[in-house]
Formats: sequence, structure tokens, C-alpha cells
Amino acid sequence: MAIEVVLADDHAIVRQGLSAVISQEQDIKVIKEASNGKEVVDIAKNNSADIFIIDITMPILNGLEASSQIMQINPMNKIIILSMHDNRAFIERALSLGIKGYVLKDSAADEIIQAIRAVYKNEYFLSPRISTFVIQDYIDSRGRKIGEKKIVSLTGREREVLQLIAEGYINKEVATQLKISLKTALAHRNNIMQKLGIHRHADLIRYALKEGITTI
Amino acid sequence: MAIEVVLADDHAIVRQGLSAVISQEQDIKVIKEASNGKEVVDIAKNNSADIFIIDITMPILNGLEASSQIMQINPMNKIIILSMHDNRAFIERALSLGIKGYVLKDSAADEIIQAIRAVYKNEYFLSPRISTFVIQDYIDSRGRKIGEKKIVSLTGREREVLQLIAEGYINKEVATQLKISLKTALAHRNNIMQKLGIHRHADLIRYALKEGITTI
DNA sequence: TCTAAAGTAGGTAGTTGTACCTATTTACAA
DNA sequence: TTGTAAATAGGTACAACTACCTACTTTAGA
Repeated sequence: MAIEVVLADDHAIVRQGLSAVISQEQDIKVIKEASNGKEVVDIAKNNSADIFIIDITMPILNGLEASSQIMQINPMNKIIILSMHDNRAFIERALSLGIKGYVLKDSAADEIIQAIRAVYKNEYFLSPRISTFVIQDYIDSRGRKIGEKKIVSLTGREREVLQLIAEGYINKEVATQLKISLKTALAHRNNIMQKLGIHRHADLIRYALKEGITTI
Repeated sequence: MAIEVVLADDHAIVRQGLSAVISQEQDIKVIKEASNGKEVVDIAKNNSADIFIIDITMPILNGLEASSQIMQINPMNKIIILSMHDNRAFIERALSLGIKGYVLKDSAADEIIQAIRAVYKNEYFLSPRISTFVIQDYIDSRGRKIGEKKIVSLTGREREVLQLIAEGYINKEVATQLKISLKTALAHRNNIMQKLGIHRHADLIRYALKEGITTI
């Protein structure tokens, strides 16, 4: 029985490319694909899969938020994060969510294969640059557990709202996307601004970009 | 004899994925790969290839600058741009360089195959979203030929205004900063938005960041 | 279990942005 | 020199955002 993989990346070409690479392995099979965070969460709700390979940078719901929701659906779910950046905040968030695979896009394609096999066996697989990072951090923190440090105080919902705002959605559209009322969307937005000490739309977007909640 | 292709993308995984997709076609062959703009220019200097597939976002030398140099080496070189964005400025720059292929990363993988075959025969291939764009622009310009048309260029004052907006200033403050009336600041802002086809504050900021008019 | 936090939703008022107008002065190029 | 683009400035109407307020339900943690 092949390892069943779900692929989530917003770029179809990248997705099909990855799929082509993975399909060269007899023991791994791509069973579903998603082009945004919301889609992959829906797949996780309705299907079982051995591994979810999730790109961080995705519209509507980013890869980390999606992973968080997938881990809530079933904490035994196995996720590999695909990322362009070796961003400390991303890595810490991912590890604290219980994610065991973290592969950088600029690494060789066979790393993703190695990652799939490792995570399937419940082992960690981090791209070399990431592990160096994590180990360094471990040394620096002298025993403090990785992921214990809280950088941002935004709630999950607030981050979702912020991402949509930063992606250019207006409040009305944020409300529609999240299936909440305009008033709730506004409430989240105001809470975000208050928490961050931000008073302007522009600064909200700049904050989201700086923190990697969304990308350009 | 297969169509010989050079692939340039800074992410090895994406590159190998693309390579895997392309290699499924008998008549196309990836002969070399590059991970940044300078590498692909060097390849163009020392090798002949039928098609160069070049990602815009690359370190050291971006895809458009690299393409410009490759076209200088030999104006008969055939290039396909791979881009994440349907950014007007990028498209116009690419077309004005004589590039005939422009494929968005979120399109299906077979588009790149179609693009290779088309460009090889000296035909244009643009992703549907891009062609819509170009055709619309063609209509707007009433008969001016593609490539001949004026590139979207902001005036100096408009860039100043845009930078301030992207840095978080509200219109009133932009006016104060530039010692002009609020109405003039608004006029510049509206001109910018009209030129860029942007309707939202968020997109204005994202555009400014994307174009390097300001940084995070 | 009890409590705090998070998520939900509504009201009201004032501010800012968006999208249309028009019109004048200046500078530069055909 | 004449025309065009750029920069300037104002009007009006509506949409969206900001900043307060209250209040209920659900979720998660001590």
C-alpha cells in the first residue's frame, strides 16, 4: 500500500511539478490536490491521508493556519511544510503545532521524498538549513523548549482576518470569506489594531508582510 | 531533434518539478538549469538553446534583467517568463524586450508545454489571464500595436505620493509632506490607481512593495 | 467546574477613501 | 509655437474605515 499524499500549493505548475517528482516513487501516491488553505482543510475533514504537504504561502488561509486546523481535526495527521523562507517565526510556529516535516523550496527535490518517508514513520525531517537553525536555537535557549516562545499575541482567527485584509479584501469580503457578519469582521480588525497599536490600514498590511502572515 | 530548454528558477524543487513535467514530453528536453539570473545569462553566453524558461523572482539578477541581457546576446533567443504575478509592469517590460511567452505559476502545467511549442514556432503564448490583460490594453489604446504602446509609468510626483501612501501616511499627511493641497494629493492618488488599474488601498501598498518603491 | 479568553454580533458617529466631475498654470517636445 | 503631459486645486456623493459602546455564546484552561 502506497503512502497517500495530499498536496497543497497555490501554484498549479509547482503542484503538478511536485506531483510528477513524487510519482516517480512507487511507494508514494498523490491522492488529492488543493490550491489554498481552505481547500486542504476541507480535504482533511472529508478524507484520510498519510501525509499533507502544505505550502506556507497560500491565499485565503495560509499553510500554517491550515495546518493548525488540520491538526485540530486529528492530532495524528502528518504534515510537511513547504516554505520559501527559513523564517524563525514560521519554523517555531510549525514545530509548536506538532508538525514534523519542514522542507525549503530551494532544497533538492529528493528532500521532499526523504521527508515523506521520515514523517510517515513518525520521524522528524527538517531541511538541513532548518535543523541547523533549530539546533542553534536549542543551544541558545539552554533548555527552553522550542515553540514555547510566543511572539505575536494575535489569535488564530485574528491572523486569518489579518491575512485576508493584507491580501486586499475589504471588511465586507472578509466577512463573506469567513462566513461571519460584517460586524464580527470589524470587531476582529479593531482588536488586531488595538493589540498591535496600529491605527491605519497601511500599517496593518505592512505588519502582516513583515510577520510573514502574507507575502507580496 | 528535441526542443532544447534551459530552466532558470531559484527553487530547486520547483525546477526539478518543472523538469519532471517537461520530460514527459518526447519532443522537449531540459539541457541545463540555473538557480539565479546570472547563471542563466552565463549559460546563454556559452550554449545554444531553443528556449529559456525564466522565473522572474530570482536572486542576484532577476528574471527580467536576465532576459534583457540574453536578448542582447542574441535577439533571436526565445524566452518564456514564469511569473507569480499578473503584474502589468512586468508584462509590458517582458513584451517590450521581445519575449513571446509569459506563463503564470498558478496556471496548469500543460500551459508551459503549450508555451514551449508555441514560442519554438515563433508564436506568442501568454497565459489566458495575461492575454485578457493585453487585449484589454490593446482595446484601450485604440489600435496602437502591442509592444508599441506606452508603458505604464508613474510620474515622479506620483511615485513620491505612492511611496508616502505605502509608508502609512494618509492623504492629508501626504499633502502636508509635499506641501500641496489635499485635493492635489487625492488627484495624484486617483491617477495612480487609474494607471495601475487598482481600486483598493491594500493593493496600492502591495504594488509599491512589489515594485520596490518602498520596503517593509 | 468555574472562569477567562475567544468568537460572535449589533449600534452610533465621525473620518477617510473612492470615483466621478471641472479647470488653471507650467514645462517640455514636436 | 503650439500641443501635450504634469502638477496643481476645487466640488460632490457615496462607500469604507475607525473608534467607541454593549452583550451573548462557545471554547479551553486552571
